[in-house]
Amino acid sequence: MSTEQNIQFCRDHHDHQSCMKTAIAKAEQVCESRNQRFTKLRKRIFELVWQQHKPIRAYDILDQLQQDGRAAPPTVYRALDFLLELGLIHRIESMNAFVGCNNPEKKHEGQFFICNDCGAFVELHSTPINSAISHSAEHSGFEIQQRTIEIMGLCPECKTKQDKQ
Amino acid sequence: MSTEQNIQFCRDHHDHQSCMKTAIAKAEQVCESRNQRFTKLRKRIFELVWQQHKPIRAYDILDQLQQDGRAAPPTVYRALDFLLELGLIHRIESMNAFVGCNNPEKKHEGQFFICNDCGAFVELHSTPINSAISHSAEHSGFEIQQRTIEIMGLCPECKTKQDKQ
DNA sequence: AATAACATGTTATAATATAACATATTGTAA
DNA sequence: TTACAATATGTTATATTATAACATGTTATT
Repeated sequence: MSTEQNIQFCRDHHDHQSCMKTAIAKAEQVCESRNQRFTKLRKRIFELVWQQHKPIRAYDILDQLQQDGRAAPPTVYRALDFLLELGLIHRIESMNAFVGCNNPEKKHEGQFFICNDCGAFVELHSTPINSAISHSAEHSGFEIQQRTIEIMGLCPECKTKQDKQ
Repeated sequence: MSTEQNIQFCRDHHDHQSCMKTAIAKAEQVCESRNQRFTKLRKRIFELVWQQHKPIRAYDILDQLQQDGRAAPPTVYRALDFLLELGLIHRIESMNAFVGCNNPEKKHEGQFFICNDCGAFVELHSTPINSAISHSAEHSGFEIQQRTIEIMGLCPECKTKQDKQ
C-alpha cells in the first residue's frame, strides 16, 4: 500500500465542461456552509480561473472581464481574495497566478506540479512530502503555518514530445 | 543515522560580521572559478542581502544603495540576477525577496523555513523532503526542473515568546 | 592605443497589487 | 414595508515590483 497519489495531468483528455460544473457545484456548497455569498461576480471569476485548467494571472482575468464591460483591478483582486480565503482557488507564488481547486471542502494547501511547457498542473496532497517537511520542522521546534510547494518541470506529455525531437 | 539536518536559526546569536566575511570569501571563489567578475557593485549588493540575515526586497536594497548616491532599479535587479544565476543568493517567491546562501559552491535549490514574526530563516537541503518530491514526480513521468519550497511559520524563539503570552 | 566584451547609468514604462472612498445590493429587524 | 446595518462592488488614484531600450563607462585582450 502506498500513501502516494497518482499525478493525473488532464489537458484536453477530459470533459472540461462537466469538470467545471462539478467545481462550481462544490464551490456553491462550500459558500453556503460557511454563510458566504457566491455572487454572480465571484462565480464569473471562479469560472475564469477554472476555464483553462492552468494557472491564470489576475490581469488576464481582468482582460476577460473587460470584454463584458468595464472592470478595474480591485474587482478582480477582491474576488480572488475571497476565493483564496475559502480555499476554492490557490495562488501559485512563483508565477503570480491562480489555479482552481477541486477539493475545496476544507481549507488546505497542496503541492503543485506545473508544466513549464504547456501550463498543465496537478495539485497533490502527498503524505510523504508533508511528513518529511513536518519532520524537519519538528526537529527543531519550528511551527509551520503555511507551506508553499511549487514544482516546475515537464508533464509526461511534453516530456515525451521533447524526447522525440 | 539520520539524513535530516538540524535547523539552526541564527539571529543575534552569532558573529554576523565573520559570517558575512566567510560568505564574501566563498562568493569571490565561486566567481573566480567561473570567470565571473565580483565587481564592487555586486559585492555591495551581496553584502546588503546578507546584512540582515533575513529576506530583503529589491527596493529595500535600492533604498540603501541610494544612501551612497543615486541608483535606479535596473542596477539592483541586474546584480540580483547575476547573484541568483551563480547561486550566491536565492529568491523567496512568496515574499518577493532575496536571501543570501552559504553553500554557493554548486548551484542548487533549498528548502526555506522562514519565521513570520522575526524574519529569521534557514535553508535546508533535506534528503527526505527532496526524495519524497522526486518520488511523487517519477511516479508519473513528471520531469522536475525547479523546486520552490517555502515554509512559513514561527521559529523556536518566536514560538516560545508567543507561548508565554 | 584599438578593439571587443562586459558592466553600469539613465529614462521610461510594464506588470502586479492595494488604499481610500463612493455607491449599490442584500439581509434583518422594527 | 421601510429603515438600518452589513456586505459587496465601482471608481480613482497610487503603491510596489520588474524590465526594456539605449547611452556611457570599464576591463581584458591584442
